[in-house]
Amino acid sequence: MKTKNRPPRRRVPPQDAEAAPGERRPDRLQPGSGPEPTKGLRSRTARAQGARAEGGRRRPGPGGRRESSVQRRLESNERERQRMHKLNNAFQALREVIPHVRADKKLSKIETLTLAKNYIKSLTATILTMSSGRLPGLDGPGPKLYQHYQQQQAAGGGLGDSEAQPEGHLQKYSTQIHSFREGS
DNA sequence: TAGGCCATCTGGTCCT
DNA sequence: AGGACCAGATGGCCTA
Repeated sequence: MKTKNRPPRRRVPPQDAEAAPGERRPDRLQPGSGPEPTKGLRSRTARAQGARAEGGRRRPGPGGRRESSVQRRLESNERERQRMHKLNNAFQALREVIPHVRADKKLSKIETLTLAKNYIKSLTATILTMSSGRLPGLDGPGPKLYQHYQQQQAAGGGLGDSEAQPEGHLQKYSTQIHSFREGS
C-alpha cells in the first residue's frame, strides 16, 4: 500500500476549526482525555505507562491544572514541535542527497534511512575498490578506513554474501531503489 | 474500509 | 531546574 507522493499536509486539529489559516493550532491540553493505559511494561516509556496506568496522568487539582503548569506544558509542546520540525528538515536534506529513481516521489522516513545506509555502504565499497583500500594522497587514514571496513565485514554488520564485494552493495542499493519505486 | 504514514500531545527520564 | 530526548497514544490524511 503506497502513500507516497502526497503533498505536504497541514494537520487539522480536532478542536481547532476556528483557527485562522496558517495559524498554529491551539494545544489541546485536556486533562484526563489522554490515551488509555496499555499492557506491557518494558522500557522507560513502558514504566511511564505503568505509572499512568496506576494513577493515570497526573490529575489536575480542583479547578484543573495550575496556570503555570499549563503554561509550562504549552512551552514544552512548542519545543517538541520545533524539535520534530528540525528532525524532519534533516530527513528532507537527506532525501535530497540520496539518488533515487523517481525524484517526484517522496521517500518515507524509513525508506530514506534504509536507502541512505545502503548508499553509504556502496560508496564506501566503491572508494575502497578504486583506491585499493588507501585513500589517495593520504598515508595514514587510508588503511584505517580499510581496516574499519574489514571489521564491519567481520562483525557481520548485517552484510550478506551479496555484499561481500562492492558490486554487492551497489546491487542491493539498486534493487532497493527499484523496489521502492515500484511500491513494495 | 483497512492499513501506512505522519504530526502532535504527553509524561517520564536523561543531561547540562 | 529546565530543556532535550524518548516512546506511547491518538487521530487525520491518503491510497489501494
